[in-house]
Amino acid sequence: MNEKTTIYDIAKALNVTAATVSRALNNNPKISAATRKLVMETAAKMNYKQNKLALALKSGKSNNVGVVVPYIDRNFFSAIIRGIEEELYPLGYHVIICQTHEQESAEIDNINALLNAQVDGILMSVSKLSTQTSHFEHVLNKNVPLVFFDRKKDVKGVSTVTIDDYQAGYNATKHLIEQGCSKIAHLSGDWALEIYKNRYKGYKQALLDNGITFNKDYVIKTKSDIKAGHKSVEKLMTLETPPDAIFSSSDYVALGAIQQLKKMGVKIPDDFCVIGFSNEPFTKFMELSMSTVDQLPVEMGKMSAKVFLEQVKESNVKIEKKVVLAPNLKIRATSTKK
Amino acid sequence: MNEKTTIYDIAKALNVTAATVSRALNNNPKISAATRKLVMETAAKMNYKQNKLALALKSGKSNNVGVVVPYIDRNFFSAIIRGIEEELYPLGYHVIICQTHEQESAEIDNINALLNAQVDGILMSVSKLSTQTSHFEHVLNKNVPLVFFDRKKDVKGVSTVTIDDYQAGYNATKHLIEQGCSKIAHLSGDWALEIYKNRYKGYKQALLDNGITFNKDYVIKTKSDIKAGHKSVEKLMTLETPPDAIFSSSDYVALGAIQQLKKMGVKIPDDFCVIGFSNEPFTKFMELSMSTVDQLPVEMGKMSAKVFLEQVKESNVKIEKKVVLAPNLKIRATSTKK
DNA sequence: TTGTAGGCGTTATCAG
DNA sequence: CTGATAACGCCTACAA
Repeated sequence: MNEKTTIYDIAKALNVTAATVSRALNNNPKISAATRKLVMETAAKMNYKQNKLALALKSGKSNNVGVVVPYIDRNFFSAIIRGIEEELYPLGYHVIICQTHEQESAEIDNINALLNAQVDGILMSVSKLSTQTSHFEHVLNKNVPLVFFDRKKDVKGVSTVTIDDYQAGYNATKHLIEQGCSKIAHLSGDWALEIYKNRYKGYKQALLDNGITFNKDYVIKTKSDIKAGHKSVEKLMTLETPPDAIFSSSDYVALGAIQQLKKMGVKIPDDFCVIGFSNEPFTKFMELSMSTVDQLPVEMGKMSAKVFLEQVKESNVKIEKKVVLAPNLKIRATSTKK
Repeated sequence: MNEKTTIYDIAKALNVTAATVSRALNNNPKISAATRKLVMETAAKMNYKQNKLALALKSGKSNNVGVVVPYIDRNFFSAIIRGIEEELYPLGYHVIICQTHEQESAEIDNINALLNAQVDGILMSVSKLSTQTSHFEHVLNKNVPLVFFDRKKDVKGVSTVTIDDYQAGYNATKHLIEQGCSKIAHLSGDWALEIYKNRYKGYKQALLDNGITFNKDYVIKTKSDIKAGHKSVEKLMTLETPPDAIFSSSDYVALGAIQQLKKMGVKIPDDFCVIGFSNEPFTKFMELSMSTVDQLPVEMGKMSAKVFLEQVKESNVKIEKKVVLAPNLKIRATSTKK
């Protein structure tokens, strides 16, 4: 009971060979119903459990996938992981998680460790501070499927699952315009990440399409925290003509902005509208529920898993799939004028 | 470059044997400095990476630990996982995550799958619906370290890391009393989970210690969602003498309670105080920031990892360690009278 | 239908 | 110091 029983133990107990036991256990057709039954029964009796490690070594498939994210306790990422896990677990895969803390060095380290662990694939969101792409190409060279979700880099052969950030920026901005706002500021992130650049582009195009001239002073690139929101609003409100709305690329920055605006006595949403990004859980529970863009992270995770599965199924073909999900604008109190 | 290179490839290239290569790579003392250097260099040149799978099969140690939680995208759990990962990754361990969705069947399934995958340990929070303990004993029988964090069952040989829920309940209640509340209700969870029972006990004792008679009608066992908060308040406020405060075992229930109280026109915190449990991120950002009990999940995760590490270090001895962390009462607006 | 033998990539034990 | 060999647990041609 205590010791691990192997197919050899079963074989010995039944006076057959391990090969026979293996065949019986795997429903191999070339075996008599009688011995199969016998093997099954004694296997159960001896509490046999297949050693996946041995199987993995033999087959070259570990049935593990690696998931690399900046921080696992950021709701957006944990929801994605949830989606991945729920899609992959029923097929016998396990999910190994790694965190980069937004450091490229950790990202490289993680990838190498996962490769050494012989994962069957790597699903990841690239770190904000990543500039190189050689570690990604390294993965591909080992014929390990690589899927980027949300944050991606342009690497040939890598499939990606993203939301349409351009469209999200466009829709959010258009909505603000429809609410009567005309001086719309945009709080963005580092443009080294495509997501931020695309949200910005959508923002800009929505302005142009609605006859609003683009004002460079209304665009601020910041970090993604509450304090950044405070500072940005301080800066914006000292402009000659301050804005009357903010589309922020981050819920946290938007939160900070709202706090600062309140402090300054600005009335939201009547005099000023705000939209954030990510649909962080807290946005729903704020004094004024915050409008935001839902990125459907669980769906994104499931989709990433599916793309990975296609990849392994057609391992002979090189697939490079680009899935773009539609964003979901959540219109709430901070952008709803009466 | 494309194919995986093994120690045999290196051996062949150097006209030595694989054993020699292995020794060189592992800094085995029985090897000449010259050959070691040579091996190291060509290994680097051929882009050799150790196959951890083979090593795992050989050594019986996979360097993977399994973490089982109800849902990975619940902030409390993802923060714990973050702590575990950060503690274990530097030591070469990988974290495999599984979700139970609060189902016992899934829990059993997860554990078996992890065992088959030859994990070196399992860290978990038991599902709300778990009643059996045989699957836990099964883990111990295989000599795989098992650590419970937060939610535990009484199983001999299992180490646990929890916060002092009794103390947390006591402190929260005492704080409410100090705020002038005397008719304090308690919204609890299923007492099959010790955490809820202990919070209740602390609540009760604090009442007694402060000369407040315990009122059975003030205690309601509910699910842990917002709707449960609505319903509980509805019920409580129809009592002959309704309460003037709530200590809730869940932030979500507390949120629902607050929403319902507002709807009924009850003034918080002046006429009614509320304290939740878990320090969910949203509590800080509510209209009135919510008082709550912080369980220090990242610390809890790190501690769980440390307990696991002790366990593997002393694999010959059976350790059963019970770590109890101090809770951290976060006093915010919903329980601060002027 | 079943047995034999070899191999997945490493490391450990013995010799030499 | 280095080489040969066996072993970890499983699967799969090939042979019987």
